Amino acid sequence: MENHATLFLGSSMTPFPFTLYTNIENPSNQEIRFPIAQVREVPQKKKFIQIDQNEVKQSGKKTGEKKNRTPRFAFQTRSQVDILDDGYCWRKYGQKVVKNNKFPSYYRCTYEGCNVKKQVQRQSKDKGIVVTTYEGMHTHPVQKPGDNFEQILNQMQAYHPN
DNA sequence: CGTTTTTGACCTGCGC
DNA sequence: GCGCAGGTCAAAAACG
Repeated sequence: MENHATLFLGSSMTPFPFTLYTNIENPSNQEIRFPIAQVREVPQKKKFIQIDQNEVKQSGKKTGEKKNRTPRFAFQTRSQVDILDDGYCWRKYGQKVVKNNKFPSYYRCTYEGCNVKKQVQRQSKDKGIVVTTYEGMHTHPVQKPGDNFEQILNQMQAYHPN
């Protein structure tokens, strides 16, 4: 597992092997707004997908400007549980039914001041594929031991300070 | 009793 | 300008 963080960090600097889009099942409809910048496959069975929203539309009209710049990290896990337990406590705050996709669940970190959001999407095409999208970064220690996932998140912060 | 999960409604943004 | 979709927030209910 430690290799995951190392691989991810190392691969982040190197040119990505290939490019993919999150909405694989949507060829000619509502396309995703943020393309995946880098995709890295781990020898294990997990895929680390880094998303960079450099394709944001120029709206220039919004109450807040957070949506314009929020680090996102998508995890595509195969043959795993829907909810990836990274050691943090997540509270579900919403679930919306989407036509193209299935039922995206929205989670938020329960830690005060830590407004990290997590979005879990289930691929209807591949039931074993779960796409977890992290938004924001944790600024507090994990609440559950026995997981070095913190390391990965930490690396992410280091890579994406803002 | 407290916390978390669930469902619904409302609001914002984008597209047509 | 209107409509559609997505996202977020809020309130209530269920479970621990």
